[in-house]
Amino acid sequence: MPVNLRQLAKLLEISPTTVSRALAGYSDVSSKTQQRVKEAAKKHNYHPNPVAQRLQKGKTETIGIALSPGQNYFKDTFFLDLLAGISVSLSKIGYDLTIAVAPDSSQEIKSLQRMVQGKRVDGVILTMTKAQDERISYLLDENFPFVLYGRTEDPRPHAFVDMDGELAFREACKSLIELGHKRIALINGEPEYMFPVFCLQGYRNGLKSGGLPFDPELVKEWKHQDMQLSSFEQTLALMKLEQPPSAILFHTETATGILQALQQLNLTVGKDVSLIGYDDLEIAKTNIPQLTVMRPPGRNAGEHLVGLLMEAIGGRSPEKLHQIWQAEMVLRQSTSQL
Amino acid sequence: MPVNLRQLAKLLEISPTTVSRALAGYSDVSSKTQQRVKEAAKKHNYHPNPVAQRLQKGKTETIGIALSPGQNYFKDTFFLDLLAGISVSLSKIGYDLTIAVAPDSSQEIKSLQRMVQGKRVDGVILTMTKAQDERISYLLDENFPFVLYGRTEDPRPHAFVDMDGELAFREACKSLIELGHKRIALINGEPEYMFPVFCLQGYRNGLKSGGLPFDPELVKEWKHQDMQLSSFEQTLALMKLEQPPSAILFHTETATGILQALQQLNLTVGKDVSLIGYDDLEIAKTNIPQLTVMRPPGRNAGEHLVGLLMEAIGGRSPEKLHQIWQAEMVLRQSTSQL
DNA sequence: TAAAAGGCTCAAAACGATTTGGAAATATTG
DNA sequence: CAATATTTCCAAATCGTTTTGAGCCTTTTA
Repeated sequence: MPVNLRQLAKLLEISPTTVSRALAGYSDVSSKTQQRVKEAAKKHNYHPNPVAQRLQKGKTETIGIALSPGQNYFKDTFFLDLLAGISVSLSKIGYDLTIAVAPDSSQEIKSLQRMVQGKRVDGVILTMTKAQDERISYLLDENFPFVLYGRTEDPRPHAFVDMDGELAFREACKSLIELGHKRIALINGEPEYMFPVFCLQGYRNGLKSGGLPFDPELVKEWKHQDMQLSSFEQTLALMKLEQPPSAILFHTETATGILQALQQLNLTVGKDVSLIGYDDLEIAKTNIPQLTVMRPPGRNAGEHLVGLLMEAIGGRSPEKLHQIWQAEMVLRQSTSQL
Repeated sequence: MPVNLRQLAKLLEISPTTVSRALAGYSDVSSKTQQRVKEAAKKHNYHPNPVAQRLQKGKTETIGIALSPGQNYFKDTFFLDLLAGISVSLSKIGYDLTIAVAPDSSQEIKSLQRMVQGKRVDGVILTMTKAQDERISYLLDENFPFVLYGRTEDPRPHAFVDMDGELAFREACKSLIELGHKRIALINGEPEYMFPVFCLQGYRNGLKSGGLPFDPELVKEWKHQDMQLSSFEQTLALMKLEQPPSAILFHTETATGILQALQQLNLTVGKDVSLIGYDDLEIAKTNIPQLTVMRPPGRNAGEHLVGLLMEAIGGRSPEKLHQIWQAEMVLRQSTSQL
């Protein structure tokens, strides 16, 4: 049933070469022949076999994305949106997306190697980047094309797209100071990952520019393992301090835990405690009261990642393959004058 | 740098045939030669090129999973767990997983066709199945191997894994009746999808076996589009009925919306209203009070999907490739005697 | 009108593996 | 020892494309 190139050529009484070139639209095939070939292809439902094309072209026309199940990507629809953007952009240029999920984080490197050494993909997309990230060192060592969604401390040039967490938390902090808050807390992610590192920086810079001291007591971290539970506990701990904060900066992913803690303590959000989250997830809009947040741009990150990766694969030097995006504040009801 | 079969053969002064067969462990290669070849392969970091293997074998050794971003897969870590299971099981047998996300649900069929007609995959996994599902009819028409995570109304035999939603909701309903509840509501998903259809059935059967009448007023549906918001509104609507329910059955994914609605009405969960959710998501454990739920078995669905799909690809008749899994009740604090 | 220039087309050689069908060397049997 | 069986290896074909390098007609140019 599935016709191949040779058979199609035989049907048309023409050489396979010409069929191939006609389909590819080469100018040295007469337009009459092109027409004829294209019609026949459609009629016989001919689709070139991608595997054969890949072998001949020496490219897999596939890119890989490496995940690890230990990590909580899956808050809200964020990650599916990302995946969708990547997949759609790739299919536009005839590429496939293969995903490799490591059974646990210790195997991350192995599942990456399977793709890279095994020549299963032409390039790789990495998310949830760490400050020290062995996946990234591996790819750099191998000189294999990749792009990060996030940043890392490795100084060797490489492509990435990231949010400006420093700016977002600095701005959020400043706006709370303008509202008169003096004790501002931060409930942050694990500093093993790069993003929380920037967020902490922004927080500290915000405090400094507002003339407030940095108090380590006011910075708490949740575990990726059990996000909600640990943010719940950290919030309780914060509010039981001798001098509890009047405002909290946090990552909206952990909203459930934080809100529950405040509720349990009978503290009213937006009155007793001001809240600013990073990222405009659904809960920020459905919660009562709605949450003030820093909203990253709606631009499709997937599309940009694919764009940069293709340039990297094309051999473009990665020095310039950088994008850092800024969030803007969305004022809702969880913040108020002190 | 990357060595291929011919080069390795030349290095060993042996034919490519023998190298290939040695690596594959054929018995007509002396064990001494096998040893020598395998060592050399390791030493020179030889990995057979999967693209070439696929061409020769006439298989892509790849399976596809089709997604649509309009759908809310991404509650809790459920979907990543599924993907992880699939990916890991596949890599064990040397297969790749490619995912195709359609830009919107109207394009679902196209992105499926790209995989199927384009011979990009050997088989397909489908989730979020509908009662009438054009993706499924397409695959059946094309006689292309696939497995469903969920069910459909198409009577032609096919492989699937599914939860027993009927049983779960029937049992949940019965247990509420035993607690003395007379007005039990159901906040269900859209009946376009197959799972909610079974849930409704179970609910009705539960009522019937407990001798309670079925009151259509007590059944509400949320939209997949804005789950939390619509379940929030449906809960409000329910509780404002002349005879409001004293208990609600729901899908735990929508817990946030429902809990918020109850809170706004100053109703205490587990006292004023009893709640049983389907699925044991994180929120069921972190919420105060903790939620009584129906918990599906922790078995790795991904692994089973892959197993069934491989049988289907192998040509095994799909009549027997079925699995229906049962949930069990986890009693917590959101249910009480009326 | 001969030479040069274009236009079209194709045969053959890749791409990197596996499989088929022998063949040579060795071992076993009668 | 001849005949037969067993081991161990390999040359060549194959999977379905694309690309290379020529070749044959026409047409244009000098």
